[in-house]
Amino acid sequence: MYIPSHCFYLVSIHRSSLSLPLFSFLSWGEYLLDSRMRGTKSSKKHSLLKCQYEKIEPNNEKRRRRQKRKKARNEELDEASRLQRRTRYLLNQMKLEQNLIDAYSGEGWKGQSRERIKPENDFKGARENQILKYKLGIRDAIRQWDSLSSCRDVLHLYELGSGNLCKLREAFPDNDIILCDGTCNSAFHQKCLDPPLDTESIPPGDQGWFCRFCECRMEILEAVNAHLGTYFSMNNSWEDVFEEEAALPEDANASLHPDVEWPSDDSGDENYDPERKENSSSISGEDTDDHVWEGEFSTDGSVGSDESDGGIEMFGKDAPPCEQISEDEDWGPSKRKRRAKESDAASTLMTLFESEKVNSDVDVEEVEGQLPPEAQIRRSFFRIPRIAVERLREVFAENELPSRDVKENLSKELGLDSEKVSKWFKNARYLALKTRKAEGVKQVHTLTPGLPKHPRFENMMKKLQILLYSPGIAEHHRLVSSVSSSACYALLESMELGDDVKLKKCSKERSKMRKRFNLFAGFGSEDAEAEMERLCKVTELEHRGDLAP
DNA sequence: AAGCCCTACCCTACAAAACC
DNA sequence: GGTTTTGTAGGGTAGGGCTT
Repeated sequence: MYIPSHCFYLVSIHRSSLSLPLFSFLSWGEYLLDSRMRGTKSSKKHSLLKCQYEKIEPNNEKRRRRQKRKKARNEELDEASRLQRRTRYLLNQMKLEQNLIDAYSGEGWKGQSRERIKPENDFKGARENQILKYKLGIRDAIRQWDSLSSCRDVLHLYELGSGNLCKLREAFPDNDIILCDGTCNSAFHQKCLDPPLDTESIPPGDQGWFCRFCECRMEILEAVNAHLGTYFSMNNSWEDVFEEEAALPEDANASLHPDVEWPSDDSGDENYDPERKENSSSISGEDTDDHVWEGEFSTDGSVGSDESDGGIEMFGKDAPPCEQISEDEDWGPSKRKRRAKESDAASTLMTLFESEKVNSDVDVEEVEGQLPPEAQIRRSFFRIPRIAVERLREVFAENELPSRDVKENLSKELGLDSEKVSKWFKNARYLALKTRKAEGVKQVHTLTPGLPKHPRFENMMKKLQILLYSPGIAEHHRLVSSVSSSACYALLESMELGDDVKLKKCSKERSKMRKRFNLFAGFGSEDAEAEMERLCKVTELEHRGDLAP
């Protein structure tokens, strides 16, 4: 029996529409309980319990593995490089905080709905507090540098006056001692350096050569000076760095973020990859099974790190107290929510800034002052412009699951964030699916008349009916109607074995089929369609006889 | 094999728009 | 003006594909 392969395509691409909802695998009661638990306060408790009983083990396992890898990676880096990276990271973070403050305090956010995103003092205070924290972090990095540089054997060097003469001096004829012009008061054998220092690379008169440590320290200070307009020099000890900030009263540092988070490996900064040990001076806890403490801010201004895996995700510790509602809400998911809202505020600022020009006719400045503080921190709302939505719909009608390139092009074309475009498609797919399901059920009883009354056949037609309401296949309507009954049986057999929604697979199949068909026929899509129709009709005629009693 | 990325599917929150 | 609907977004779980 011949069944045209395109028939499989016709059904398989919309297999998704026929699937049972996920909860069909749960009992109804479980599902109800589960869905009711979600999104409520009690649901958070529920998730907490759930995690305790179900999730903790695998998560910890994962976390441990991740930590292992990171640790292994970190061990390859020397202390100086790590301190340098940490400082770079801290500077970057400071820049971000400063940008946020600048963005919020700018005059640009006074358009439509803008009163909602006007920063309250708490926000600014929190950001400034973060900056203070980073400054202290830099101070601590330099402190660590100082303490490390006093640890001579780390670098396999020949220290003047120490009596620890390196044996390599005899081993290599061209192995002079070179003095570092930095503050470490150290001397090195050329061959002891890594990489070994060639004689040609030594500056004339041995002046201006710095060991790796001093070079790093210099770079750190230069970066800080360049960024903050400070004048720290190599002669400054760590106590001189951000002396004023460190001298602030304890409560000034602790008032807003008593347990403020420390940037972690997962913080998104590739330059930063902190090593737990480097904070040993301020470490408050050490490698336990589940988490590695990098230390915290200590009262003397030393800085440590947060939970290893959780920098950002560390529960309930990154938000100022004013945001911390309850212990429950600080745990896990809600934490994530809050963080996301924070970042969302920032991204929305950009969007609103762009729409500012358009919406500048509304003056709400006078209203701002009258609004209660809680109203001012309400989530800002962005609407995709109507024209953009129309364009998105057009693309959606052609392809529900556009490729990344298509989405990026769209985002450029429409001036929208690519995430917004993705989100729009995500929602559109979900809504379309819901609509299709609803409509499919409605249409079940008004199907094509004159078809055999066979339970299996009726089932198939129900499914086909759903297919007909799927966007993007309207052009296949007539093809579907002409598919032979027996072919449909076969199609549905294959379909029922399938998964719920595999649009991705389906679209792949679709493109494969298109290619195959075009290759086979060697003509355009219209011709291909006509050929498909012809084949369907032929098959239908062939198999009508099969079904007849 | 594990990790990462992306997606589906679902629920929910919230603000704007539409409706009564 | 109050209520309902719509649109955008956050977030959770699960699974597949690809890379390392």
